[in-house]
Amino acid sequence: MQEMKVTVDVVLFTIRARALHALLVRRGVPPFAGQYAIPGGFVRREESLDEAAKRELYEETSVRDVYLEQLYTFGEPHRDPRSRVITAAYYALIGSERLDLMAGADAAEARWFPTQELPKLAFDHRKIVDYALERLRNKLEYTTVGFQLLPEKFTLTELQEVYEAILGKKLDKRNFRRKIGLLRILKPLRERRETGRKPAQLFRFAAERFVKLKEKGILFPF
Amino acid sequence: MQEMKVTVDVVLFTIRARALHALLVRRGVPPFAGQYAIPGGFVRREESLDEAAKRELYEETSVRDVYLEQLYTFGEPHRDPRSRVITAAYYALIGSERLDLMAGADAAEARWFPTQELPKLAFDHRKIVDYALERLRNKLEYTTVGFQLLPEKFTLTELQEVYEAILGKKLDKRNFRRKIGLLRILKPLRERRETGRKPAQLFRFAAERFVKLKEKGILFPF
DNA sequence: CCAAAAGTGTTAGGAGTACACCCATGG
DNA sequence: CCATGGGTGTACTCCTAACACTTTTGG
Repeated sequence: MQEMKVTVDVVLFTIRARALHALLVRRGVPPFAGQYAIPGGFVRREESLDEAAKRELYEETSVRDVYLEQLYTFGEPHRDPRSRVITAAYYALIGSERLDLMAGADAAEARWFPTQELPKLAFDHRKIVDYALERLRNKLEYTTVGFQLLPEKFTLTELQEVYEAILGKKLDKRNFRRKIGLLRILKPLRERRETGRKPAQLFRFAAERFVKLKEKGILFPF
Repeated sequence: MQEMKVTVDVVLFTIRARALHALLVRRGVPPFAGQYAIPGGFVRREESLDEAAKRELYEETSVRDVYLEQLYTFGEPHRDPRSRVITAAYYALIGSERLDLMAGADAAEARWFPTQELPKLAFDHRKIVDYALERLRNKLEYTTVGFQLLPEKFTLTELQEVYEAILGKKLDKRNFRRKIGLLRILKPLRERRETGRKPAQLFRFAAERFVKLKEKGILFPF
């Protein structure tokens, strides 16, 4: 019944250059000094775990209002060599258009790494990132988390690229569009993206409709 | 960075009389004295969260070797009126044939309640049970957790009753049997259950095959 | 011979997958 | 007029869901 230290750690994902990236910060102090770790810190006495995760993310990346979800709680006795630390791990998603918000970041050495090329991580953080990747891949197929990685306005090709980056495989363009269309969760805008070539139709996520879909058990079958 | 109390709480499920039941213990001391709660207790310094969950379950129900899975971690600042307590919630499944093991239970006032008729629960335990029910329903459809609620040898009707109890709806007998058959995860035994009427074929779960199925992404489509 | 649960196939509709060409634009 | 990415439809297969009767046994 002894008390223990409790932290939250957050795996922040985004899409850059058509690849899924995770944000890592370089540790300045032992243990694991010089190694990369996922952002996180101690839970305060008067805040919930969710609040702590939001606060830590804001303090270390100056990012707010992201999709945030609790992942799993890791509590092996010696996962931190200094003392017993229980960590509630979270993952978060941010649209690539909001990356510039990172400018004022507190943590001097924060960097995006492609999830395919992660460096050696401190503590058991590799396990946490792997778990987050697995959860993200699963949730992509039956929820709308994918939209959290896009700006408010996006093209169908951009949406497909999010799915391809996370699932790690090419999808058929026509099948992808038909299935998304059947879900009726996208609202076409009166705008097009001027991109050098043929302009592409822009859409936004129409979340209102999704509630009804969930009740009917209609999902994302990729 | 202050330290906090950390507990594990476990929702133990079983099937009785074709209905899903949860095990609750009556609290003898304040707060919430006299009310029912789910079994749980403090995590010790040198044990992992999983180990703590197994130990608490054993101490309060004298049950071992059950299916056990971490659910979610609840950490609202005032969920325990006495002090800050973080709880890693688990759920566990036990086959109905092992209920007699409960005889030597430590907790004097442990009782099974149908999940449809739960009493008022202490702390935020109602939220925990609801979350466990949701997880169980979801996992039933794409994993083999359902078998954990059955004895080693069971009939197809018994298996179907597990699915019906948890999903809360009747399933078509022929469709159910065809789908289970296609998965090829059941081994028919050279035994039948003599049950007064026409004897039913007994099966056991052939877990070996399931590994391969998971790799292929073949699931339980009910 | 009656009651009770076990066991068994077919059909129609919907979803998934594979696949190739034309279109609009800027340079 | 060419290069680039945007946009579109069909055919086949497979899974799902709906549906009713016969069999075996004990009493």
